[in-house]
Amino acid sequence: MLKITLPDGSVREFDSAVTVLDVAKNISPSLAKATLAGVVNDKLVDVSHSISSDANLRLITEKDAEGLEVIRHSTAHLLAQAVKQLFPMAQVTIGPVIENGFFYDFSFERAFTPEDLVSIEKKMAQLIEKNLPLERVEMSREDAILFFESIGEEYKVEVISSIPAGEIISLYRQGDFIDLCRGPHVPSTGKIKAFKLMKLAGAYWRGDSKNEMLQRIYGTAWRNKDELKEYLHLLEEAEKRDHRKLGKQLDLFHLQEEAPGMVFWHPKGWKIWLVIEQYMRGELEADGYQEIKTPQIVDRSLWEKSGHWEMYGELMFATNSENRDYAVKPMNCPCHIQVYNQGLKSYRDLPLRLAEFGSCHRNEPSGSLHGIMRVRNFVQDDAHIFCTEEQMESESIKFIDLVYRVYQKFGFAKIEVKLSTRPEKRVGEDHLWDAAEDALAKALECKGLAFTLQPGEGAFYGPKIEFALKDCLGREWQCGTLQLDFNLPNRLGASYIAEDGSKKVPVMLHRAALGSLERFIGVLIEHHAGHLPFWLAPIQVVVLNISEKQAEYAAKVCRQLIDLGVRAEVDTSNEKVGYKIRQQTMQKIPYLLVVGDNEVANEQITVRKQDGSDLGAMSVTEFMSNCADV
RNA sequence: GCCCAGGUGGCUCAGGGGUAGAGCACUCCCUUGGUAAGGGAGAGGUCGCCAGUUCAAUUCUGGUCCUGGGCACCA
Repeated sequence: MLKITLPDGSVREFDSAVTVLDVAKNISPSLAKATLAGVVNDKLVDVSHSISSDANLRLITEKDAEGLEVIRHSTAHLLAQAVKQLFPMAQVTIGPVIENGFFYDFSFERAFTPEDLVSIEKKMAQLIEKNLPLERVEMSREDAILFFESIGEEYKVEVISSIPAGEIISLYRQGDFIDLCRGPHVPSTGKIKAFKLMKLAGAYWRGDSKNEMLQRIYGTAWRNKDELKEYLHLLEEAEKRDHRKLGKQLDLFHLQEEAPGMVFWHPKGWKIWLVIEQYMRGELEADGYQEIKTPQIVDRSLWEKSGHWEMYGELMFATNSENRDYAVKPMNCPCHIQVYNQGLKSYRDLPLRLAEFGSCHRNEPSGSLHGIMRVRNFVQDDAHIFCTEEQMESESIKFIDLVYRVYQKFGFAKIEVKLSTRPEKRVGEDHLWDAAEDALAKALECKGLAFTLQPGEGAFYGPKIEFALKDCLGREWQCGTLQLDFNLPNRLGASYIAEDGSKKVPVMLHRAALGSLERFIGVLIEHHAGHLPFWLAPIQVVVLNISEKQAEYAAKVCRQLIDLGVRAEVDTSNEKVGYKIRQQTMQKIPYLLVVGDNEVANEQITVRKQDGSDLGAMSVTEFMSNCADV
């Protein structure tokens, strides 16, 4: 007698071993039809999986998150099958599930074209029509290797070799196509209802740039056509918020060939920048920072001492003059240590917090540039805190508080926190790394923040916490960072006299809340879809006259607002008010103030909000107290 | 840096071996109009750059730069 316990606690009994599908059939035929996989004692398995002893079973349909994952995974296999049928010489490699879909990497003598994608998609649809069953086959490692060698799938042979000994090697067959795979999969290709191939891309085998480049086909797959449609619509909407598009539309900045990866800020974009900088100065001052400014170009010897020359020499912009080699600074910390090093420091001087809106240049690989999110010249709201070992945890906590306070002000609620630990290539002794990693983890725990661990991803001089924000397309951008550094101060000769009279090396915290201002503004634009909150909007109000008669009054109101500290403009152009409203609305101005004969007579303005709502007529004073959340 | 796709008036884009086209924006004129496009006229382009093929190249070929999508990188 075999007992299967279902999630609702009910128990079904069977005489002998049963498959997941058998159990589903036993419950109801419609459920059997809908079942895509099962979870037996917490392990996700195929519907064909045989259960031979008492077990807990949860049936997985498309309604479950696992169900959708299985669908996506099987769609990746379907893609591979279609590719092999159309291009038998192509070799399959790996095809995992990713957010919203899947990809599959192929090795093929010629490049796939967008037209190929169309025919692959058609072939996939045909294979769905055939409703081919997916069948699991288990093999010994030797047999599996022999099998894939016999069909010329070299990459699969390599994959098998990297599977740990003792793990079961399973293959999945659908029609004439067999792929190495852990599974599970949908019972048959007909279960795939809605998919679309999205894009072609290059990708290195095993993610290593030393390896050959494969061709990756990205696809998306959903439970049904409606969900697919919804997803595609979402992508379209996201594209409209693209900071590059809005940057142009709102006349904020531009980039051009002569300065790849370096931003030309236009008046309106720069106004946003200045407002942010001004706001940050206030926050820094409140937290006891002192602002400094250090040189753009510094002798090579400093970068050699700091270790940057060796680590990043090729990525630095170099120049020379009168037989001396210089580098344009790629970061501010070595310079900040130079400021710290002026004059003898006592423990009484610590913590010393030196801030700089420092402009840095890094010769990033051309392929990594991306709008203003990833550039070659950027300015960070950078600061370095010099402190004692005892102070580093409280300083870390203080900074984490600053980060969250600042992000909230800008309207960000969702923040991904990551802790990166020591990398292979690093400087400094292990016991220092232990202490540094420990201090950061403790600070995060103290703030009750959940974080993901990124082993080996730290900077060469110390571990770091990263604060990342998501852009409209779901891409994550690291903004804030907090790095603990026991090494650079030592290398660059920083010290202080401790309470006991001994000379000690201070701990240095590298920290930036916004990170690159370029990137932060890019994320900000996308996050708000260009509708910046009133305090950040480069132009906060535009005064519109209805006809020429009120032009003078409109100018007077505008002047009045400017005197009150509002960023106001006046539009007295010879156009109908509807036209002007359309123009200014598209420029995403927070408030439009319309003045006609009535307003002139009553010394008022009629207020229209960005969202189109009409707040009615009021005086400038009323507007200032009700609307202008300056 | 690597793979793929692009680069045509200020912007968005069409076109295609025989001296380049639309809409919007721009300038001028008419219109003075109450909440998302009033009407008319005009001006504006070495078709990214450099070579090659050709009687002829913006169009075909090659190179190069830049942009975009990925990969790799990100102190």
